[in-house]
Amino acid sequence: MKNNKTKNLFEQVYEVVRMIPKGKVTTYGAIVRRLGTKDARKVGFALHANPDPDTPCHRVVNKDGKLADSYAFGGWEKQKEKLLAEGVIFASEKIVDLKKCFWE
DNA sequence: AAAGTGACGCATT
DNA sequence: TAATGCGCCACTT
Repeated sequence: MKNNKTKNLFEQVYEVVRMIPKGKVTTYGAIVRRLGTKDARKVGFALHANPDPDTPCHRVVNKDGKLADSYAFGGWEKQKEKLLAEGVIFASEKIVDLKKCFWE
């Protein structure tokens, strides 16, 4: 069937991100390893494109647990606010405490 | 069709 | 310790 277009990293990323439970966060690196790819860039790009509101892109941070400067829905400050509302602990202004909230 | 771009990660300098 | 280069894959122009 023609519809079976190869599942791009984009879709794979969305699937993983949607699995993230509330109150937890994950990293680009974790997603990259999970997908078995080497392209961390596309992961970030996928979330930036974020056409799906069901995709909690705010639960994804870089390997340091640091929030990206550009958040699709208004900036890292908004992202931080959402995470705090879900119970995610912050180790610093832009850094998430992965020791307690890292989702693997 | 080809080149440029991008929310990154890791190795090396 | 920080800064730079390379890899990698899909999207945009």
